[in-house]
Amino acid sequence: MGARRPVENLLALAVLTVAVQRPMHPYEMASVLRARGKDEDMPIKWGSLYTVVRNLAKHGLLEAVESGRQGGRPERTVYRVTEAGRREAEDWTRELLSTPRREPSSFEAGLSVMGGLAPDEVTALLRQRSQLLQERVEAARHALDQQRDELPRLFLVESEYALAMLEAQAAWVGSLLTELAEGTFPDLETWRAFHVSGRMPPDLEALAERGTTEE
Amino acid sequence: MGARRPVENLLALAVLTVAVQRPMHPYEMASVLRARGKDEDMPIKWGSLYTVVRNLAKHGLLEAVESGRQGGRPERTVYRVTEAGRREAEDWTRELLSTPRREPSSFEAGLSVMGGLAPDEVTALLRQRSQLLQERVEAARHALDQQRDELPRLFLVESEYALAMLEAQAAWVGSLLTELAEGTFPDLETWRAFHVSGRMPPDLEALAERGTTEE
DNA sequence: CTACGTATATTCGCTTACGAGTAATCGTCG
DNA sequence: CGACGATTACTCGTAAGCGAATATACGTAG
Repeated sequence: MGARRPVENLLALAVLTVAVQRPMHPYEMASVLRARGKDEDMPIKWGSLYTVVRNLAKHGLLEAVESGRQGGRPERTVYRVTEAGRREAEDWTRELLSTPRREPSSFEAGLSVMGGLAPDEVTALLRQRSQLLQERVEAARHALDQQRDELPRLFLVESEYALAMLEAQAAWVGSLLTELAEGTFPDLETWRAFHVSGRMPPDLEALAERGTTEE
Repeated sequence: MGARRPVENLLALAVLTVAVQRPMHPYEMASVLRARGKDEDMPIKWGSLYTVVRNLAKHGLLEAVESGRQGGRPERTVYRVTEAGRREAEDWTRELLSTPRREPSSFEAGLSVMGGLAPDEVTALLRQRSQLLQERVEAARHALDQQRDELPRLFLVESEYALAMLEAQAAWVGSLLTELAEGTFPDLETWRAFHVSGRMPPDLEALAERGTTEE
């Protein structure tokens, strides 16, 4: 019962917000989402879609209004959003906007274990990342400019945000790279030695063992 | 068969990297991780830990070396990392560092559905977020400064990155907030009207319906 | 010395996630 | 007009995620 929301998956929020416009069957929801480009950030997983819709219905946030076959197509169930569903969507939106959540990225995970590789290799890898990031920034800027004259600003903020974060990341990687390339990053020698020998210097050994009482 | 890694969960990488230092039993891995503060970014889920370790063993990345009880404690299994496991950890690290992955945040999801709330409320919510972000930035800076004289830089990069991203986000939210407060954000009136009436103006209606062919 | 809180160490089983499979219809190109 | 690929629409089974329960030992305050 740790579920703060009856249905946790963010796909559920997307589903609710499209269903607010008019009743739909699941596949149609997916189509609308896809048409609005929401699937670029979050590709639609078919398995999850139906699970999520069923769970929303189970919790009374959606209700089935019509379940019939039309022209012999496979049976479809059309869902309408309930009052509770509308409230849930609004409340969820409020929470998402107002409260920052710590969401660890896989890059952070990478950084936290980069000590396992040699510093020169890390430098090379980060250079590659830096390259790819710059390309992405370019592409994102371009895409945004295209959309600016098709869509109102309101529908572009999330792309603008994504771009800003991409730029920030590119800048950060760039600056770390500079330190590594110029050799101003501290303890480079220790790091290199550690990686060659596979053993940490004694003072760091203690840190690595911290929190262990056994043996 | 969509699994690019035998065990997808990032916890598996953490497990491999601690097990490289010396053989351990699962609970001990968790303790070491906790002692190193890795659990702040990623709180350890007990259920997942044992699932992940078992899967790593199943795929030959870890192997059980000893399974006995000591002093009557519940039975423990000690795992050693295999050569394949070592390779997997290195290769995974390489990938994480070199290749940016699009990882949509929940804030992005919030932004993409903020049209469902009134602009004034959104402003208030973002103000709250901005406040909280600033506090977090402060706290993170402080924590980093503390750690700087205890830990070598190598073990702090991921915190530095997290801080940089936090700052970037704070800056972005701040600038959006300015636009909203000063009324320079476009279509504020349309947005407000839409929310009061619950109906989009006809030109946007078309967009919202795009991608639908039915009825 | 005993009762109780805390640390150790793991298992169990419910829920979710999601890929792959299925099956019908529609459009279209020859 | 018929074959075939794309689109529509969904189901099912496997695997993963994870909370909560379990069970023992240890420390310590009364």
